[in-house]
Amino acid sequence: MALHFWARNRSVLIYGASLAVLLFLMKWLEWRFMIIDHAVELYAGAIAIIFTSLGIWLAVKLTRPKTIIIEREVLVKSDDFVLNEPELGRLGLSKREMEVLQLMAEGLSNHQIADRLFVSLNTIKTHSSKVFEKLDVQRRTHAVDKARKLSLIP
Amino acid sequence: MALHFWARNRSVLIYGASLAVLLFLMKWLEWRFMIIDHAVELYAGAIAIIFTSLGIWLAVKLTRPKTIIIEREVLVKSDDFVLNEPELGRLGLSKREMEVLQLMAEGLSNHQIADRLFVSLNTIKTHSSKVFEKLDVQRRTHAVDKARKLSLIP
DNA sequence: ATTAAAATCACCCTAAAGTATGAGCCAAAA
DNA sequence: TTTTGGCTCATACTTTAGGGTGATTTTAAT
Repeated sequence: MALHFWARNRSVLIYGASLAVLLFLMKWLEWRFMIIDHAVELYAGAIAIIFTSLGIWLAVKLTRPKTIIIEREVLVKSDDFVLNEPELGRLGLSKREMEVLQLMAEGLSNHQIADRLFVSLNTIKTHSSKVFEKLDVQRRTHAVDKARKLSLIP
Repeated sequence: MALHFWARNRSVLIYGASLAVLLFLMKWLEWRFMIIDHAVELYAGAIAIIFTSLGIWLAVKLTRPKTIIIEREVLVKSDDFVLNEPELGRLGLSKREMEVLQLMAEGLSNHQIADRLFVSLNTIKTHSSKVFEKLDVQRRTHAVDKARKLSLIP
């Protein structure tokens, strides 16, 4: 219990002790003062130095280190294809959008995809636009490349 | 130049200025000392407080922020890629055409490829047309897919 | 030196892709 | 029941891609 208290408030306690020591020093210097008249500058200087150090020490001990967080992406290789589901969830690509993306990756035109999925060309355009939006790209080739790198498609 | 020096050593300069102010204060208190005899304790206490603060301030200003790098894993396809040279020879794709094909696979537009290779857009169009011809496709996405399947690109 | 392939660029035109916006339908969730 | 999200489709417009043709300049090989 006492040890715990010591551990938690060590910095403050040491600071207090230092203050006590200072008072002793002061009394001693008060006596010295009679002898060496201009010791007051030295006295003040010493106190300044000591307490500057103390302040620095306190700050270093008590302040949390300032941190700058830098996020860096690390590429991890995966041999055979496994869908990167967390990434898929993060991007929020729907089932249909994934279908379109896959057919895109096979080199089909929007028209061919429309025929394949029995929907209109406009529908495919809408889907692909959403895919580009979610993948943050503006071309199908870029979308395919990015999706591959994210293991969204084989 | 002078401004730069100020910016770089601001903390130290302010610290120096504070010391100068302290000396004035000291001289003033030296006079006060004659009147109020036991002001030395207050005097020392004030210096202690001021310089503790200064020390803390200095420490906060001068400590370098710690940088933490957080690494986020991103899955990427493994590249145990070996160029299918016989196929490349069979199709007769030139060096430049391969370059264009690779940049295409990275999702770049013709314009971007042109900029990258320091040639005109028309040149890239010519190259890509030849690539499509040789790969027997009519779209870049199809060309990329086919080239990948033939191990011409990673 | 001549030839052939490669690389460069231009112009014109069409096709395909992409953007923006709005809207209707339907099923699952709140 | 209302809301939400996904899927569908349309219209209008802009941008990019692709096809065809022709021409000049390097570069490499014969």
